[in-house]
Amino acid sequence: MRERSTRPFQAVRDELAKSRDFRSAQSIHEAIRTAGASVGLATVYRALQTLVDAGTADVLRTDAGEAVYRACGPSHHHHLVCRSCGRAVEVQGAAVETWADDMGAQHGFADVSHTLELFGICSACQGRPE
Amino acid sequence: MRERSTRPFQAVRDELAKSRDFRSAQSIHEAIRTAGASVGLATVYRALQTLVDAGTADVLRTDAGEAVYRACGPSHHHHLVCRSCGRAVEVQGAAVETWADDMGAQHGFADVSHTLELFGICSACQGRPE
DNA sequence: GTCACTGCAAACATTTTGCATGCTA
DNA sequence: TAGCATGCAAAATGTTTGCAGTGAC
Repeated sequence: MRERSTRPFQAVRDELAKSRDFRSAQSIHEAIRTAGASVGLATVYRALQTLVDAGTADVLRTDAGEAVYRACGPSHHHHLVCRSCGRAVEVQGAAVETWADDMGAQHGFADVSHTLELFGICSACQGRPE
Repeated sequence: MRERSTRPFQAVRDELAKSRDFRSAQSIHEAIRTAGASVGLATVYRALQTLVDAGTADVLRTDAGEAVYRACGPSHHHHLVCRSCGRAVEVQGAAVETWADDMGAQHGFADVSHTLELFGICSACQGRPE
């Protein structure tokens, strides 16, 4: 695999790194275009997929079935996401990891993994309408 | 809202109740048709949506972005799902609920909810290829 | 010069919606 | 009979893929 030093690929990476929030592929595409660069939507999807495969980005699905992405380290963690502004905080919880393993063992399940996301209203958004 | 005593609606409800596993809308539709009844796919989606709104069914998204449904009680719980056969077990964990609340409080988030699913290989599927 | 990356457009899969008809109460 | 539920088909949405052209090394 050649180094991803191309402009479109970096544009996606930069756009993702620019904010700590979960972004949809479409909004990233739009942001890059608005910034003046011309990038294909397919390229955005391909770049995001590459980043996810590399462990550089996290992906999760909204209730609407839309995939949203966020620049993240490769270590295991979860997110606390603001329902209002989209701000996301990385959180870790050994208790949950242990609990998940226990549940698996208790029910005879092997190779247990889990998905976990928290949603709430962040302090900046509380008391603010919308 | 009038009683949902129509045949198509009950067919969906029954099909969902028939197994304790997560099923896609399409597979439910197919199952009902195979069973001899003629039901529209749109109706299956509408019925499932109704069940979810009523709190009678749980819905979650697969990595592929497909929505899967399962008959469930209205009380708060999570699922331990077999990656191989799809069997699902309801699990509860007060520790996790507490942890989630703590995390929210710690980061100044209000009204914290969470999504959590466990995936593994159930005892019946272990040691069995595929 | 080679070959991966890009961009466009078409293909795809899933889910939703419009509307005429059928069935329930 | 009145009105919601159904079924079909078309539309909408989000994502992936085929292929020819471009750019990096």
